[in-house]
Formats: sequence, structure tokens, C-alpha cells
Amino acid sequence: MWVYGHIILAMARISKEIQEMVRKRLVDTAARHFGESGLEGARIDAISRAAGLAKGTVYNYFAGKQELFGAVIEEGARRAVERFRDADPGGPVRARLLAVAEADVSVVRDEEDFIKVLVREAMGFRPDTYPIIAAHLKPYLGAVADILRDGADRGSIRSDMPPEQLALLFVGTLSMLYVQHWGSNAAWPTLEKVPELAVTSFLDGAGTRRRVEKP
Amino acid sequence: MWVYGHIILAMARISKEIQEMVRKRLVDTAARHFGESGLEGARIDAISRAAGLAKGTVYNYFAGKQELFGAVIEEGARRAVERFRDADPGGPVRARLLAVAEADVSVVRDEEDFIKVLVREAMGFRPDTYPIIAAHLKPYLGAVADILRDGADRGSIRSDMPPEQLALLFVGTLSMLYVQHWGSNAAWPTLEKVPELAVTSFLDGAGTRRRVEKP
Amino acid sequence: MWVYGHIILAMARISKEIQEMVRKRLVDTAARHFGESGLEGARIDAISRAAGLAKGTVYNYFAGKQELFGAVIEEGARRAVERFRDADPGGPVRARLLAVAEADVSVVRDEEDFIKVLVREAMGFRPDTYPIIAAHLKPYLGAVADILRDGADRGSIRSDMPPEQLALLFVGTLSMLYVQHWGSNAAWPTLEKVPELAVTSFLDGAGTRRRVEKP
Amino acid sequence: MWVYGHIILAMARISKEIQEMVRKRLVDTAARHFGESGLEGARIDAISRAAGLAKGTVYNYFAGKQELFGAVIEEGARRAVERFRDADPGGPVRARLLAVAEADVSVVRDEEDFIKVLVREAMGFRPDTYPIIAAHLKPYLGAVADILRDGADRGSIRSDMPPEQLALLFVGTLSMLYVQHWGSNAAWPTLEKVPELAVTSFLDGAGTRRRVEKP
DNA sequence: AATGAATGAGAATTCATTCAT
DNA sequence: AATGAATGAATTCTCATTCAT
Repeated sequence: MWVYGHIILAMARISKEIQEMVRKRLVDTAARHFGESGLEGARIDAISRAAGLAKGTVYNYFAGKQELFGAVIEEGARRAVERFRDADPGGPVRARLLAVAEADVSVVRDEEDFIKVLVREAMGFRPDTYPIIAAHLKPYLGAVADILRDGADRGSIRSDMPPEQLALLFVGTLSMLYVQHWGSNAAWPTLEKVPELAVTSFLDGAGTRRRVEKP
Repeated sequence: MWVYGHIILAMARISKEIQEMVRKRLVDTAARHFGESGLEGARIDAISRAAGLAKGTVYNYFAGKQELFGAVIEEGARRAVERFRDADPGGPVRARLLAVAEADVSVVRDEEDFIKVLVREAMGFRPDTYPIIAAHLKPYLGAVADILRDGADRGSIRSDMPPEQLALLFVGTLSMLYVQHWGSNAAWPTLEKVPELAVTSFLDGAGTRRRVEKP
Repeated sequence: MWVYGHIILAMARISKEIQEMVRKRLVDTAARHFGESGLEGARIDAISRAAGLAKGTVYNYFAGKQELFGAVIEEGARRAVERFRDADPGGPVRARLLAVAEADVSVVRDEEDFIKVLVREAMGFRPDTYPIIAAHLKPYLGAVADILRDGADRGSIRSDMPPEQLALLFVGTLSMLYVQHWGSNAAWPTLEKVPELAVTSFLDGAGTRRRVEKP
Repeated sequence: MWVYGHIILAMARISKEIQEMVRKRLVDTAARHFGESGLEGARIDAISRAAGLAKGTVYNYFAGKQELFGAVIEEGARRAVERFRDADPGGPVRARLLAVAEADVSVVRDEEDFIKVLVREAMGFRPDTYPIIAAHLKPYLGAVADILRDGADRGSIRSDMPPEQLALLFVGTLSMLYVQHWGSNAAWPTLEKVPELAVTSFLDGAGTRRRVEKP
């Protein structure tokens, strides 16, 4: 009886692991399809087949298309946040932002499908999905804001704007560069150049410091 | 015979004018619907009803949904480009960019639906629509690039990047701000602040010139 | 007053003539379209345009598509019957049938569109159109039956079948040959060969007279 | 594992059988509808309902209306050819043709819907469907031509025409009789009389052999 | 838990017909 | 009498979702 229970528990665990694997495979496959075709364009049937499953199986894991899409968003945000890396919490802001941008670009490289979905959805500002993304990216934005607040405290970042808004500008600049990368078929900017470009644009701007001379 | 021809001509002219009005009404209504729901989400039936017409009438003016959408893109780009205003071709770059941004924001105010469609589509980087938008915005980007080239020649704009790429950054910054405006339900940034914010971000960045001091 | 009435009468006559011309043009054009595309396939719009008229004008002449189609059937039957020619009412049946067949083929040559509509509709045995065609072809069939009755009386045509049924066989054979002509893209039989072929098949059959030898 | 595989295999086989049944039911129902209303007249919705299925199910079996129609044509030709029966390959041509005609009429009796579709389509000489039917009926025509060639060799069939063309005449005569049968609401000829009528008309013609006497 | 055939609401599109000008 | 824009019923086809096996 005791041993028997043991076996059942083990089976349950294995079963749970398999379930987790299947779920992951579904989310990964869905990310690829949503990334390429968008929410409406992607086909549940195509996703399930590509995941090596039958159509109906999707509905054993997700309540519907929307939920699967939501899972992709969530997973994408999780992976992006997970990779977030603040170089040297005590160091110069520029270096820390560069580390953040480089980590972010590395996510784009490894999980392009997920990030495409994320960016597209974020830039699509739909009343129903935008808040979801915003919620998931909140910790990410918060961490960037922390860096910028730190910089403002230390005088290297303009302090006439809340760090939260500056963080939105920085993340927005990154996203905008991804859009131009994908939209130009990787012609410009290349992913390689994105981190430097983002940080320079954000910190230095395109002007040549005349403004500083004035006061 | 002459009188008769006169009447016919008059009739034809009126008819053509009415036709043009109906077409305009359709495109305007479609812009609203596409702007709110996207290409797939919008319903031909809803658009036609909202325009006070029967479903079939849409097809007397456009070959299909795609064509109607294309007409909206085209019209949106036309209106945006039309309003483009370069303050003082000989003046400082900052003022000229501000004039451009203010004109652009005024378009967003008056033609929000159109610009929403434009920005959403541009930010959606679809292989089939992106080039269309890019084509329509080319003159716009070219004009901005001209301003920036001028600034680079006069030393107020960094010259280590082609003005075309800088123009992409400027227009991208503007778009990104619109996205955050719409996404936050106008919480931040407000449209009023967008021009100043765009120009400052683009020209000056968020850093405080330490970089300049160092070397 | 008297003169005035004269003019009005003349105008009315002219107007009626113009009307008749327009109607004829419509029926001719419709025949071409129905002959090529069938009843459902043909488009009122295409027909009206091809006739140099606006869509709505068709409805000033015919109550609808069906009626226009009916008019084509009627006109086709009229032209076919009109051309009917019985060579020599007193002569041999073979010659008379040949004359009928040659006249019929001449109609096919000159009015191919009409005859295509007629044959297609006749071979389509639709409960709603078949009787119409049958009614219109009745005089034609009657005339052929007369020839055959004559032949039966004179012993050159088998008399164990009513001449009306034999007439149906003859006309059916002709139609069948037209179908094979059109279906084979005029490969076989050519229109030139049809009359001889129809008469020979109908009168002599493909056998070699063994049957006659027996009794 | 073996037992498991067994179950799976059994399930698959049953599923395939059911699928085949459903497909057959669809094709049969479609034949009835196409036979009565033609390709354009028939409604996918009506067909699916009549087959006891939902609209969408049709599209799980056929890519569209055209394909369903094609399947009907194909199946009809298959059934007609399948029943083809050559009485006594060494016997008299008349008996052999009679056997062919009787077998053909038996198909019309049992599969009237299919044959109606086939005949209507064949007699409609549409550029797009005629070749398909011709292709499917080729073996049929070839077998008839063989009988006639044999007859020509043995002197009982006129040899001044290729047996292939004679076969077209024979099959055309049969079709023509079907058309008149259907067109007259079975008044004349009755199906019962068709075989004898077809063979007599084809072999002997309606004349009384005077022609033979002359020379 | 997996399957995939069946479902049917929903969407785009067509086109005969109407009718104000 | 001619016009052709407007109409909307009708039709095909799609695809997310269900559910019996």
C-alpha cells in the first residue's frame, strides 16, 4: 500500500513532467506562428500540427486561442526579464544600460519569435492586450528606472523627468530599433549595432552639445 | 444640342463630386475602424453601415478589403506628408525639427484614425504592408533627412551617421511616443508634450553632457 | 393640328424603330454571352455594356434575366424555323431531309450563339426551360414529321414508328452532332459534314443491310 | 504495446471506413443535387444538410464546390464504365451493342442522378468540363469502338468511317435518347425501349433500304 | 490525455434588381 | 428612355471550438 502509493506518486510526477514538456512545446511553436502571422493570422491547426499534436490537444492545455496567445506573451516577458542583467550596480549608468541592452538583444537573438510577438503587440496598443504586456514588463521597466534614478542621483542623468518615464523612453527606443531591424529585413540597424545605438541615442542624442554651451 | 451637352456635363460633374464624397466618407470611416480594430478585426459590413451605406456599395468603390485598407494607408500618408512644415529652412535645426514635430502632432490630433492605422501598420513590420508604408513615407523621411544633413553640414548634428538613418530615428521616436500616448490612454505623454519631448530626446538625449566634459 | 399630329405619329414610329433596334441589339448580345457562359454564367452587366447600354436599360426592355434568356431562346427558335426549307415537297425524302439539315447548319453558321443556347438548353432538360424550347420547336418538328409521314406513306420510311418520334430522332441526331462538333473544338464532325452525316446516320444507319436480306 | 498498437490500428481502420462512408454519402447526395440543378444551381449548404452533415464538413472532404462536382463526375463515369458488358465477343454486333445499351440503361436506372450529371455536362460542351468527361469516358468509347471495328472486319458495319467516330455516334444516340426521356418526363422513349431503339436507329436507320435496291 | 471529424457562426464577396436623376 | 450607384439577399468558404472515441 505504501509502496504502491510511491509508484503512483512517481507516475504522477513523470506525467506532470511530460505535461510540462508538451505545454512548453506548444508555447514555443505558438510563438513562432504568432510572431510570423500575428494573432489573427496564426492558425490553431497549424500550430498544433507543427508541435506534433492534434488540434484538440491544444484545448487540453489552453482554454482557447487567446489564452495560448497570452501564454506566449507571458513566457516572452518572463524570458526577457529573466535575462535582464545589470552589469555593475555601482558603476557608470552608460555601462549598466549597455549591459541591459546587450542582454535584451541576446534575448532577441535566441527568442526572436517571442520578442516579435511582444513588440508587435506592444506597438499595436490594443486596449485588451496592451495592459497585459505592460503588467508583464513592469519589473523590467522598474529595473531600468532604478538604474536611471541612480544616475539622476549621481548627476549623469537629467533629473527633470521621472525615471519611470525615462525608462519608457529607453525601452521604447530599443523596441523602435527592433522594428526598424525587422522592417528593413535586417538591413539597418543590424542586431549587433542595436545596443550601442540605443544607448547613444538615448543618452547623448543626435545633437552636438551646443545646448551645454549656452548656460 | 449644346444645351443638352451642357446638362449632361453638369450631371456628370455632380455625379463625380458625389462619388468623390462617398469615397471620402468610406475611407474616413474605414480609417476609424481599421485604426481601432486593425485590418483583420475591422468588418466591411460595420464600415459600410457606419458610412451610411450598404455592404455592397463598398465594392463599387474598392475591389475588396485589402484595397480599402490600402486606400486608407495612402490617404493617411498623403495627409501626413501634406501637413509637413519646415519652419525656416535657414534657421536652427532644433526649431525646424520642432516645427516638423508640431505639424505632425497636429495631424495626429485631426486625423488620429489615419495615423493610428499608419503607425500600427508601420510598427507591425509585416512583409506585405511595410514596404507600402515605407514607400509612402519616403518623401517625409527625405525632408527630415534634408534638415539633418543641413545640421550636420553646419555642425549641430552628429555627422558620424547618415542623415537618412538619423531621420529614421527621429520619425521612429515620434511614432514611439504616439504609441505610448495611445497605449497609456493619453496618460503620458500627452499630445501637447510630444513635440518638445521628441526633439529633446532626439537631439539632447537623457544624459547630462558628462561625456563632453571628459575628453 | 393635323400636321402636328402627323409629326407626332412619325416621331412615334421612329421611336418605335429605335426601340426595336435596341431590343434586337440586346438579344443578339445576350445570345453571345448566354451561348458562351450559360444562363447563370452570363452577367447582365457584361451584356448591357457589350450592347453599348447601361445596366438599367436592360430592365426597360426585359423584366429580368430570365426574360432576356427567354427572348434569346425565342429569337433563336424563330431564326431556326424561319430558315427551314423543304427542298421539293414532292421529291425523295433523302433530298428533303438533306435540304432541312443544310438549312439548319446554315443557321448554326450564321447564328451560332443562338443555336448554342438552344441546344445547350435543350440538352440540359431543365423542367422549367425544356417545355419552352419544345414549344418553340414544335413547328419545326412538325414540318420534319410531315416529310417523314410522306416518306412512310410512300414506303421509303419505316412506318412502325410515329413520324413525330422519328422527327425527334432526326432533330436529336442533328443536335448531337452539333454537340460533338463544339465539344471537339470543331475537330469532328466539321459543320460541312454534318448534313450528310445526319441524313445518312438517320436513314441508313451504320449496319450493312444484312437485315434486308433475311426476309 | 502490441495490444495498444492493435487498438490504434483498429481505430484507424474503423475511422477510415467511416470516412469512406461519409464521403460516399456526400458524393451520392451531391450527384442528386447536381443532377437536378446543375453545377451553379446546386447549393453546398443544401447538399450538406441533405447528407445529414453541417456545411463545413463538406470542406473536410473536398476543397470546394468544383472538387465535389469533379468527384461526382468521376464516380459517375466509374460506375458507368464498371457496368459495361460486352455480351459475346465472338457473336453478332447487334447482340453485343444491345448488351452494351442494356447495361448502360441499367446504370441509368440505378444511378440516374450520376448519369444525369454526366449527360448534362457532356451535352453542355463547356471548355472546362468537357475534356474531363471525355477523358473518363475514353475506355467506354474504346470498348464500343472495338466492337464496331470487329463488325467492320466482318462486314456487318460500314467501313467507310473510323470505328471511333461510329462509337461516338452510338454513344451520342444513347445520350440523346436519355435526354428525350428525361425531357419528356419519361413519356417517350421509356427507358425500357431505349436499348432496342438505340441499336435499331444506329444500325438500321429509319429508311427502308431502297438505297440498297438502286444500284 | 490525445485525437481529429463535425460543427456552425461569421466573414467576404457577388450580382440581379431597383430607382432617383 | 437611359443611366449607373445603391442595395442586400444569397452564397461560398474559413476556422475556432467541441466532443465522442
